[in-house]
Order: sequence, then structure tokens, then C-alpha cells
Amino acid sequence: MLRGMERSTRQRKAIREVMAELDRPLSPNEVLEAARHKVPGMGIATVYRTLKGLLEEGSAVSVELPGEAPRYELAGKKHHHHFHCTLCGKVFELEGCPGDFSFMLPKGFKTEKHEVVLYGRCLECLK
Amino acid sequence: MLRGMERSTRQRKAIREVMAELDRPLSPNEVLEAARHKVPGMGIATVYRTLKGLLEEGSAVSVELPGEAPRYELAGKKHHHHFHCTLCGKVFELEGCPGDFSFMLPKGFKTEKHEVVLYGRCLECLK
DNA sequence: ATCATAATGATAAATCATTATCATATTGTC
DNA sequence: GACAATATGATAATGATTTATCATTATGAT
Repeated sequence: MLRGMERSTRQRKAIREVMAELDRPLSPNEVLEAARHKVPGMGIATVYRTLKGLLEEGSAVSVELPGEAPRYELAGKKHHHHFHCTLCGKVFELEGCPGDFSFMLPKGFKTEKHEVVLYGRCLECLK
Repeated sequence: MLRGMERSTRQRKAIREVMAELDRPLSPNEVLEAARHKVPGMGIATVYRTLKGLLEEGSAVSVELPGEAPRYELAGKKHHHHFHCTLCGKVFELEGCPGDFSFMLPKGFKTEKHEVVLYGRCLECLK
């Protein structure tokens, strides 16, 4: 049985809201900055504690990109990949997937999953 | 003008050999372990220093995978991606590439490059 | 409103990969 | 072979991220 976090605090509500509203993988600092608009004075420790709780509950997942510290997004999304803007550093969700990478597999290897990351400029950064 | 490392030492020779022989991206510790078979007593600092020198020379490149510290491979290979064995942790080079990911791009975004990582079991680990 | 206790914020501590330091050893030039 | 200078190995220091600590505050059940 999932225990979950026991109390509903302003901080936790703000963090969940921010993750739902921005709808892209966020670093702990991005979460903090956005959540402070709702709860000024929030501390980074609360962000780390809450993210850890959300992961344990299963309501968030971590998103690891090459050479980057983990970001976090709400769980329950369908299979997808990510876009990393090389200018602003934000990460966005992508739809679609080439699906079959088996033609790249050496003989005798078996594949379980894959990751695709696209890099470039996001809409905002191209304006 | 590339300066390069000034002296040819047993350690540097061993590190270059190991990278050429194993022909897959290696972590500094993997380099150390393999190179110690050729030069017992080699220290990890020498591995880091030599890898840094190889990068500056342009004769090695770093390979970043999600959630992992950088690995290093010799430069000059053509466009390729990597396979990460979930059992032994070794990373292998893959041939081939789906090539076109533009169908995944949101409107208004521009892509510059991409990374693909396959995860699964390598030949050795399936035996 | 009271109260037990979980949660918070500030910050110290832990982690882990990488780099700097420095005494000693090695290289390669003469 | 001698010598100046670079390289090495051991390890301390660093930097970045994450976790632990603890006094104080807020939650929610009564």
C-alpha cells in the first residue's frame, strides 16, 4: 500500500501545481523558482523532499538527459521523448517515436527500451 | 596549432592502446582497470589527465549517457549511437541511425542534433 | 482552540566525480 | 650518463547536487 505524504501543505500543493501547469520536466531549481511565486520563501530542501515523496508515491518520474542532473515530471504520461533547448536549457516533451530500433542492434543483443533526445532551439528562443 | 601532450610515456601509450583495443566508450575507471594490465600501479589521476589531453588534442571525444558520468572514446568515428547493457553496464557502439526525427518536432522548433540510446542485454550477458 | 506530530527552512554534512598539489620518478636532449 | 623539465601517483581539495539535522511552524484530528 502506498503511504504517500501525510499532510497537505501549501508547499506541496504549489509544487504539484507547478509541475502540472508547466507540463515539462523540471529541475529542482526550476520547481523552486516557479513554486516561490505561489509560496514565497519556500526552501530548496522542501522541493527535494517533496519530489522524493512524489517519486515514492509513483506520482512523478525522473527524467535523465545526457550530462544533466535529473529533472522531474508528473507520472502517467504515455511513451514519449524529450527536446532540450540548447539556448534556454528548458526541456520539453515530444510526441511520437520512431518505434523500431532493432535494425541498429548487433546480433545477439536484446533491447528492452530506448531513449531519444533532440537538441536545438525552442519556439521562444527562435523568436 | 595543437600542442598535444609533450612526452610519450608508458602510461599514455597504454591508455591509447586500451581505448583502441576495446573500441567502446570507457569510463575513467574502466580505462584505469584495463590500462593497469599494461602498466601496473597506474593512478587514476593519470587517467583523468591523459583523457583531458586527448580531448584537447581532438583525438578523443566524450560520450554522455543519461544519468551517467562521461565516458570516452577515440575520435574520428562516423555518426553513431550507443547501447548500454543494463546488466554489466558496458556501453557499445551501434551502427545505423533512423536519421530523420523531424516528425517529432513541435511546430516552431528547430533541431540541430539528436541522441539515441538503446538499453538491454549485451551478447556476453545473454550467454 | 488545543495538542501531538509531521513539515518547513536554513544550513551543515554527505556524496561522488573531477581537479589541484607536491614530492618523486621518468623522459629525452645534450 | 647528467640534467632540466615534464609526468606520475597519492591524496587533499573542489564543485555540484542531494540529504541530514534541528529548532520552529503549520496541519488536522479532537
